[in-house]
Amino acid sequence: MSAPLALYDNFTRTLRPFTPLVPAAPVGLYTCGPTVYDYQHIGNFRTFLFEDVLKRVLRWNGHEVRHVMNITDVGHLTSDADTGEDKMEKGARRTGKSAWEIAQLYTDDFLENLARLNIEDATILCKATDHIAEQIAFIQDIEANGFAYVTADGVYFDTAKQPDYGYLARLDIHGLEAGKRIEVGEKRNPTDFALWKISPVGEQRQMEWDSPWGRGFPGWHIECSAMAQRYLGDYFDIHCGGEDHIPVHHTNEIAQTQARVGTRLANYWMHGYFLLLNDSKMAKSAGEFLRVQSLLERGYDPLVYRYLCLTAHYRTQMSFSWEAMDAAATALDRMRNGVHALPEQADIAPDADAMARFTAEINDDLNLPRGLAVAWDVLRGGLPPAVKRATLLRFDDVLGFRLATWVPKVATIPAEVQVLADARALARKTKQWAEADRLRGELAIAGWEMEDQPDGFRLKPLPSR
RNA sequence: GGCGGGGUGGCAGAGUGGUCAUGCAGCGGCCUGCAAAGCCGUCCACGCCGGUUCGAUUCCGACCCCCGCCUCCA
Repeated sequence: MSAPLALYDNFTRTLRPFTPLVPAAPVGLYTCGPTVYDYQHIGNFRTFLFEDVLKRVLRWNGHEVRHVMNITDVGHLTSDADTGEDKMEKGARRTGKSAWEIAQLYTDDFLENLARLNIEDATILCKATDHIAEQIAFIQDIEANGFAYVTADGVYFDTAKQPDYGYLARLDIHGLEAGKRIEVGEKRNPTDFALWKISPVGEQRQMEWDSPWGRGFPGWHIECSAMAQRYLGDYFDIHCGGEDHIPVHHTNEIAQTQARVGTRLANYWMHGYFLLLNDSKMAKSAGEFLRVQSLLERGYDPLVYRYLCLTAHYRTQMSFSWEAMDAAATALDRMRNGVHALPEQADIAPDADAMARFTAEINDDLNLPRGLAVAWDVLRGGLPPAVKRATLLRFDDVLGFRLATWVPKVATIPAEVQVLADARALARKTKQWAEADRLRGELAIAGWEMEDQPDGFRLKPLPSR
């Protein structure tokens, strides 16, 4: 009908009309999942929310999506750098659990929070530890093609063999501050990276496997190349991740796949940008570590955070603040109440013009801020109420606010509050305004607010914040 | 130091060469016994200096400031 879908591809740094590589097949989508050595913070979830919206927009445009997400559940277990700290082992020590149990714990927590944010499950969720054989095979191919070399502690990727290395990030290899990731004499080039790490002699890791190069564990980047290839093939439609993945992780994924089969792995490379807290990124190491749980503890519905994220474009960094959360909470509440108040009517179609406008916005590289603006326009505009409802529920396929099933919270009303409310209703009926106002004050002290309505009243708890 | 991204009204955050972003907050009105909720209306803006242009927040150049990456990182 209208505006075709266009997506910004970071590989070419251009906005490109989206066409699936194989027209009849589902769109292949790979998104980098969490490393399960710790809880995910809400900055992490901003990226997962972006990817969820991408999926929904693809489907809005009639594409099926085959979505693969990895769980990085193998980390190295002994510190190999002076400043290195093994989070997995630390977590294990703290809780008295094994690395495997830690991985399970944080994976479960991650999945629970995806559900809370109404982020749809991936078609395939795959763990790195379940695909060691694929990773070894992948490394063997890289080695056979002459892009790898072996050192005392592992197998490394030789980035000098690839003239295009770093293209995704537009890396200026010579300008990089060399030496930071290297242990002297081990790597040939600063940008070289480990494909396989050999366990140090005499050390027993909780997670290690046999390989042609010795007992050890896979490098940080090979799992994504290997699993993406396994489930989506050598060249698929879209690969996503956080912006931080551009210079290293995705750059190396591309290098690996390039070395193995000559493709750049994905046709589109898309990245979610950071959530900022106090003008700097939310990091696991520094500053406030806010989890979805933290939002719940403050009394927010997690979908408020979803709403907040949709008010900013995925490709710009967004400032987080409680003030912004409050604004989003109020807005979402009004939208939900508004939709809830609209009459439901069977077989009524969404408004065609509104649909076209909404489509035009979200198809313009997922411009959800503008899409939301269209939703507000529909809600507050002049369309027939039942049409508004049908239209907004359709929009919700992308927005994901669960508008169709939302109902106002029915608070349990304490008996004494009910008594006060009834007394005030009576006072109003008999026009004893002073008494009515006094009782309203009493209710407020008890933490309740009375909304007078034409046919009665409604009690609702005052916000506690 | 190298590379990259930004500076928009009280807050968050879109976007555009000349006409509205949107949401929250504020203000005014309607409604209400008075409120609340809802609805309607509305003020406040584009870092700084030049240039191009009939006209620039939007294009070009310089400057100032901020952020990210180069180290695990969404």
